[in-house]
Formats: sequence, C-alpha cells, structure tokens
Amino acid sequence: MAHWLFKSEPFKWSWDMQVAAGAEGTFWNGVRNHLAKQNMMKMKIGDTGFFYHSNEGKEIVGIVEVIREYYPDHTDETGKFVMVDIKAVRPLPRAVSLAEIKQVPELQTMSLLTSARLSVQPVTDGEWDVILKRAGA
DNA sequence: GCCAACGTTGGC
DNA sequence: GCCAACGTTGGC
Repeated sequence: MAHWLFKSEPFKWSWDMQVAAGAEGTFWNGVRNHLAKQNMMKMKIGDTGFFYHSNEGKEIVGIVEVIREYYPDHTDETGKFVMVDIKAVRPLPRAVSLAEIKQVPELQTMSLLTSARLSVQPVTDGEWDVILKRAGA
C-alpha cells in the first residue's frame, strides 16, 4: 500500500469540496507534469494520500483514498495526460503545516520540500507515520 | 507582488 | 539533441 500527497489551491479545489463530493469522490484532473503523471500511474485502488492546501493554508488537512486507477484526462486535448479518482476519507485532527514539516528532521526528505512544485508526490511509509502522529491521528 | 526553481518550448 | 528563452508554480 503506497502513500501519496495531492496538492491543491483551496480556492480552486478545497478539502471541503472534496468532502462534499462524498464517497463517490471526484477525478483529479489538470495534472500537466510528467513526473506527477507517472506518480498517478503507479497508484492502486486503496492507496491513501494526504490532501495539501497550497498557497493559502500551506498545510496537510486531510486523508484521501484512490478509488479508481488512472484513465485519460478528458480535459487534456493532447491526450497525453491521465487522472485518477479519489475520495475524502477523514480530516486530520490537527492540520500539519509546511512550516512545521520544515522543522521535523525526519521529514527533510519529503518531496514537499525537495520538489516543491510537484503537484502529485509520493510519501514514504516513514513520512506518512510521522505526519499522522503529529496530526494526532 | 516578487522571484527562485524548474519544466517546457522552439530555434539551431 | 542542445540549450536559451519563456511560462508557471508556489513560498515568502
């Protein structure tokens, strides 16, 4: 079971909107980066991920689950990119901010710090556990 | 609003 | 196929 991190600007697509989408979830479209695409192609149903608010908030606010594996992104006219479906699982009891992550030695290798602009990132089991613990989950 | 990082494009 | 120019992302 792999873990991931999905980044979204809350005024475009927020955690609240993801929660409102319910158990049916939504497609995660609009990714136009090949590394992010490759990450999405590795995702399996049941994989879990963090939902991160970029720009405003700059914190991990919730946990999502992959409910459909990759298929063509219909909003991509070049036909090269893909998307997956995800659903909200639960919010974190306490959001974990970027500023906090920067201060945790075990999290210095996170893609969030090393590949700041990548919108879909892998999260290791170790990083996953450390963040869950800090979130009180 | 600025700017660094970095991915993409396009001329050669 | 290289690399400079350009555009975009996202933290500050």
